[in-house]
Amino acid sequence: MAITIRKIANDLGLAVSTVSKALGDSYEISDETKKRVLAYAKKLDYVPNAYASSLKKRRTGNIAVVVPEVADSYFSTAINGIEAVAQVKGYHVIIYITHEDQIKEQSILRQFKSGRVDGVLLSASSGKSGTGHVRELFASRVPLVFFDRACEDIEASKVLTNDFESGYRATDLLIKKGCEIIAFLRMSENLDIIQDRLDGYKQALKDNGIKIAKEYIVSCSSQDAQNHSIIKKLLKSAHRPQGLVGSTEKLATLSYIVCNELGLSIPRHVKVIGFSSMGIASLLNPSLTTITQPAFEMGKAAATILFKILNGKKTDKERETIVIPSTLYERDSTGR
Amino acid sequence: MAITIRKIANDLGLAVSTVSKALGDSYEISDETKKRVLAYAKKLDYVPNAYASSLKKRRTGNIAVVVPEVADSYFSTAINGIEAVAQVKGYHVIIYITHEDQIKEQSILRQFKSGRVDGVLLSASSGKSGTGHVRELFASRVPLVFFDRACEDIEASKVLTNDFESGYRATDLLIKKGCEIIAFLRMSENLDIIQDRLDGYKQALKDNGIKIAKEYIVSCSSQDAQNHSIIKKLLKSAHRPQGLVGSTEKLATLSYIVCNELGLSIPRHVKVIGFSSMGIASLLNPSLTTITQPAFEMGKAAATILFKILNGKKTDKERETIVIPSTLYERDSTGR
DNA sequence: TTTATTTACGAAACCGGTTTCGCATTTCGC
DNA sequence: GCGAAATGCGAAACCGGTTTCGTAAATAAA
Repeated sequence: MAITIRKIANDLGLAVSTVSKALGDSYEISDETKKRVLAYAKKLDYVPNAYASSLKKRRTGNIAVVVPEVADSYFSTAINGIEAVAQVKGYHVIIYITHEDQIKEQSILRQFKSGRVDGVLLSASSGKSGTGHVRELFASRVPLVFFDRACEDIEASKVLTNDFESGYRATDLLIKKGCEIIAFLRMSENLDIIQDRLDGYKQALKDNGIKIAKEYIVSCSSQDAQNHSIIKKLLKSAHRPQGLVGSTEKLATLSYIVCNELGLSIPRHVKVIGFSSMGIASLLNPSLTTITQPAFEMGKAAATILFKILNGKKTDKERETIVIPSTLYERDSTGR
Repeated sequence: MAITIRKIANDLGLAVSTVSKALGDSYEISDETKKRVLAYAKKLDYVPNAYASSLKKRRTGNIAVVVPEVADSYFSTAINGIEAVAQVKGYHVIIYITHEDQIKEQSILRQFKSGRVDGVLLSASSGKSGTGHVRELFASRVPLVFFDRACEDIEASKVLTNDFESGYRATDLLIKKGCEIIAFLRMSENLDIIQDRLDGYKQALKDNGIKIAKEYIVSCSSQDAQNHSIIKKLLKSAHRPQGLVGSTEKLATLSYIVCNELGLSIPRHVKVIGFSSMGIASLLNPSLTTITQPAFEMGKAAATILFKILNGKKTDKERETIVIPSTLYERDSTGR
């Protein structure tokens, strides 16, 4: 027989309810009884069944973190930040990986409608299917906080970074370094944050009197192999860009690989700047100039907002949008 | 009112048990009734409360993954592999990060004794406290599978890599490249796998007639800052080692940083080989020679064993130890 | 036709907790 | 010393499912 509250009650000759209240330090129970119960529970190393109490209390102590991938420095670091807060608050973190697949995302979010988790931290996947499934989750009143990849049209709390400005600064740096043709490696057509980065790119070109050319706004996918050949094609073209803005970490490192294959030197032939949270960007050959998002802090901030909602300190109507700025680390890949 | 089985029963004029059985496709229920129930459930987008059924069925559909850290390419990739299997099997993955802290690990494992998860995948933390808390979990019959960092003295299933051989090959490569003084950067004194790697290192030295010197078996901690100065001290010493074996990814990249700071050239002054699962090891400056563990496969294998146990296809007494070999990728950091 | 067997469903117990409510005792006010 | 309030605990309902068991009606066997 597992160690349940009932066993404790039997062994001590008490009622189940009395034990429950004693463990909950209820005022209804005398100090003496509390001591007896606590001592015995400790002796047995009693651990309450979390899901039994979750039924009655409507609180599971679990939160969901839904991310497109986990083997990526941004997301793994953000998860770290989330977990740090969750552990302090006594919550458990369930990880869901969508692999950038909205169908999968949909079936994942659907499960949350019925109390598997108390709240959801979501970094949305890209795709053409729209945000209906996210909207549905939000409508079913499950506490929801976006981090990094939010859905603009859903009025939940969000933790973002300054994507427009970052895109602008990245592009501006390349221009200052002498690039006249700059390509933007765009991951997905359907992510607001990538669109913001792209808008920043466009604005920087405009402000510097450079014409925006569609052929240099390169649409990539979530498939490494595809992107590899897309970038290769780009860098083999007659009017090869002199600068690349990688809108994700993978696209930046892929650019390195392609340059190696083509015998192109970074930064001499091509200058590269990437959105990346890698700790070792400075160790690359050449060291990679990055727009680095505060991944850990964003994870922490998102989790903190979620717990505010869970503890009733904030209605889901009082939404909050926090913007934590990224940092531009200038390194060798953009020239010196 | 949330959408429960009771609501469906009321609305359709059926008993709760009938609805439950209909949804479970029980033979006791007529096809017609099943159709009615299924259609109505679908219309309401009914999602059963996972934890209500977990009480009776003693199966939560959750598994725990306990790792020392997550912002590390090995662990994040292994989690990826685990999640891939779990998602197919309909299980949910709860992540726990111990930050290499056994006290934290202990309090985490303790919670599993009471049905929060159906099984545990553990990569143990280092520390001096021993394995009592893991043993206790194992004794309480919670299905447990180790991956990568196992406890030798606990007879659970394990997914490992060939650490001794890898340590041997890494060291042997450095010797072949002309190193006579080779330091082993040892992470933790209390991890079996690191000990195995170290034993391989020692054996390689022995086989090549090189004396094993204690001052070149360098004990590191889990603190980056500390390790930084430890490695710095090592590389500034009079008899600087010509080769470094980094027993973890962090120790290898830290060596790069220290070499940069000291103006030491890799591989000319110091040759470096590291245990690492980074995808971008080849992009480092210089490209890093690695012993690369099959992180994704190890995660998959561990999860697969766990699900075998959970589905009763394997007793926890029939333990299984799978060894998936690592690969040595020779790159520039060990010279050409 | 009578009896035996299926078939299809409902009532109720159960999983392990929490919470409401009722009741016997004790303590208190006057 | 008596009624009122406070104290300490137990019985039972409840959370949302699953499962066992009982039974009425329909069907099959005799």
